[in-house]
Amino acid sequence: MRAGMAVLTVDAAGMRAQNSGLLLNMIWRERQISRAEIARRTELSPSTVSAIVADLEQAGLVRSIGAGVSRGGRRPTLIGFCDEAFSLVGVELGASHVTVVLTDLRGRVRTQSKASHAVRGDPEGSLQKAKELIQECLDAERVPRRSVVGMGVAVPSPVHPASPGKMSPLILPAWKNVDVKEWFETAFDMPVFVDNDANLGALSECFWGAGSGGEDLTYIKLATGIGAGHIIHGDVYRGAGGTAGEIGHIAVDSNGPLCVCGLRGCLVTLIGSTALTERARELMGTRGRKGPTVRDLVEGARAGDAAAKQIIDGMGAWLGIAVGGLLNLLNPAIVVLGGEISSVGELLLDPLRASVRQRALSVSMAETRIVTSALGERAIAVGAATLVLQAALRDRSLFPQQNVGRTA
Amino acid sequence: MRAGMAVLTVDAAGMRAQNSGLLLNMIWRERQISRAEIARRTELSPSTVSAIVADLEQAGLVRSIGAGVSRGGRRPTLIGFCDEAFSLVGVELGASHVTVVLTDLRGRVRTQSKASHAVRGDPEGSLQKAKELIQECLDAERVPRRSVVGMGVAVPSPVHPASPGKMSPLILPAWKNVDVKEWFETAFDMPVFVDNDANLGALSECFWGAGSGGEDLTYIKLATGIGAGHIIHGDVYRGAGGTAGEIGHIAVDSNGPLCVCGLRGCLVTLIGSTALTERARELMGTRGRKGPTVRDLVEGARAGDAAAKQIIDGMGAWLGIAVGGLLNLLNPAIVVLGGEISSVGELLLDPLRASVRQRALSVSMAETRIVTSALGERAIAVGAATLVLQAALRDRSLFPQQNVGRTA
DNA sequence: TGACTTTGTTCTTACGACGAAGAAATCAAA
DNA sequence: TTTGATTTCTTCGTCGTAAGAACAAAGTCA
Repeated sequence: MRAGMAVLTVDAAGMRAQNSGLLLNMIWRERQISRAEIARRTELSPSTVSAIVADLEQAGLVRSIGAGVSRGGRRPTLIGFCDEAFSLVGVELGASHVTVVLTDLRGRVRTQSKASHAVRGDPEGSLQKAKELIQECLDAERVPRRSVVGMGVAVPSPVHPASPGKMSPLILPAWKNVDVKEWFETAFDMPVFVDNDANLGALSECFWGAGSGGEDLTYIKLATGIGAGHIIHGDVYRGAGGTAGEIGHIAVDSNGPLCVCGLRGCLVTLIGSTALTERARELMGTRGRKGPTVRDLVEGARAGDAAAKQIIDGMGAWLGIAVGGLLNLLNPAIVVLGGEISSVGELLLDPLRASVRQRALSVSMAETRIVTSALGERAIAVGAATLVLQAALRDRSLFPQQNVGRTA
Repeated sequence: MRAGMAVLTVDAAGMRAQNSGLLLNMIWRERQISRAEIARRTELSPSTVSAIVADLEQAGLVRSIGAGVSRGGRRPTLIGFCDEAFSLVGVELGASHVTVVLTDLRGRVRTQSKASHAVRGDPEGSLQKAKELIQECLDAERVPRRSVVGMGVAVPSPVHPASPGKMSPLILPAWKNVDVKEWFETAFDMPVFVDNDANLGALSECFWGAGSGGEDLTYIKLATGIGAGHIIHGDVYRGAGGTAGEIGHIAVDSNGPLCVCGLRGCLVTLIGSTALTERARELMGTRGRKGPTVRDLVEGARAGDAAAKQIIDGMGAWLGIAVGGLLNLLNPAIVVLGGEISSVGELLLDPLRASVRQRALSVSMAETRIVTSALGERAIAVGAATLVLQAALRDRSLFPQQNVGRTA
């Protein structure tokens, strides 16, 4: 057993790296803070703080942003993070679409582009499409390559920690021989990070959404598939084989319909988008030729349509079984529901909470907030970009060197 | 969101602390290793390694243990960890007994003592009993107080990270006003660490049992109560409110019997010791006045008793529902079953695995080993001691100073 | 106005890791 | 046995980083 040796050895340079990384994170988090305040909080000496801040300023990562309020003496110089200094690329390969965002270092989307594409069956086409969209985004903002930190890619498959670019051959057989990480690294010559879509939704929520400020959260993506992502101690938790959070195939109804995975009564067969729209067609009738969509369901429920509400209620009840187990097993601080259907908000949360209450210890429930996402449909693509940000905030050297001293 | 600032600032002294901690861990793990080999693996310079090893030797933590085999030149001096230099106290407060062990730094039990006691309802008496047993152990080995690193205490209740000495008032109401950590610290004047019993079982398995070598594992304690403990990245994971792993009250049968917790069909009402022995009485008849015990059940099953096997089969089936959910949610590398009943081994594992297979994705199953514990009934008390070891291996200063240079 | 605070910089000092050089121990081949 | 190469480990001087003291600058408050 390794008794906590994640830490590597340190020499003088490593010492500086560690301290400057710490300062960079603090400045990023606080948005504005004085050298004196940094010194107080970190217990670093004022001289050291000054030296490191000068370093970071030189690298174009932080800058002075005027004077703060006096505490009875000279007014402090506030230091702020250069949110705009670099860009991040986020790519979402969904089941039926490709979304690309270009964000700054504060998760704000500068440009986005999206296209429908049958991703599951067509790896080469999907990747090519993604490449076009990315180039489009980069061109639109005239972003020079050297100001891009890297690229995050969300994929609709578990990702094994040992081979971060490969999909699961069981879930996406057509992608068997493709290495997404390598492909994009070759295509764009920048660091590429790949992870599962629900994991990146969770990261997104942890940085920019309901979980910001915390370190432990579970995100549940409600869409064609049902998947969850865990953030534990501020990090995506992937499990031994990368399949942590694959809750779509938890069997919640032993008499339920047969699933493609071979089991019976899987969550996804009961509350996946397909099941929901199918049920909506039964209860709400067809709308035009194609039958009701998830959007119709959301709008119906909001408008007070009884059938729609009934479907959402049922969904909450089923989902509650899985969430109840989740609370007892993991006791996360926050559970965030994402995916289009989650926009019904309380209409889903109410029956869900009721169902959970029947299945989870009151102790676990008391510590857990269950909420819906407020980040919208770009959440996962932004989460992909965030994966790059997280890596760079930990390892400053990922930020490209700005040869000229100009800050952006 | 905190982007990985668990690390504190470093100065020259901190640099030394970090590197020497790393070396201490490496020596502990490897059991014997030369300075040269350490330098190669850590990429520290030979001179630094020598200096640090001298430090550790001075502190009585490591020592030379002869020469190793030559690699074509001077033979290396092997350095080994002083397993016997210090002692650890481990206390298990069970539902109906108190167990105390005194171990060395390799998890070997030097002395143990155990007493039956109704812990749930009698805090003061239990603590007093524990104190006597601890004193007994210390006296038996003539262990001087200064060679004891600290004390770990396992309690049959979730422990909230914010108040590590307090029990959950919902589960152990009689212990409402007791702070276990404070009580023992006052009684023995040494560092005290408190955690939930299943969490410590997990730690025990991670260090000394099925999980040794790995960093991610889930332990399930099958006894009067059913609880799980997770080790994630080598650390006990407690969740937001300390109730992670409280799987006893996962509702697996909506038509099941009513549980004290107010829910219906909780795991504990179906496979807790009470339920098992009750069912054994029905199927196997009474043995003497008191009816069959868990031990009878184990022996019966091993001897081929059909009724006993049937009960174990049923247990595996129910447990599989929870474990299936666990695999999909967390995808641990190993699941270890502990508690007396787990000694039936394959007789329980077979039906369990079959049940899990019906509920978990084959992907998750493929990466997870499900096994029974081999550590025996002292596992949890030893885990409590291990909690102290883990802390000390991370923070060398927890090892008491040995004023005189004598190594043990 | 003047005493006191707070901020931030400069310069010296201390500490720990590194690297070169060397001593000791061993192997291998002549 | 001798000689040279190799490996291990220590010694000593150098360098980089953080700490600390002293100081200058910019405020506050009475």
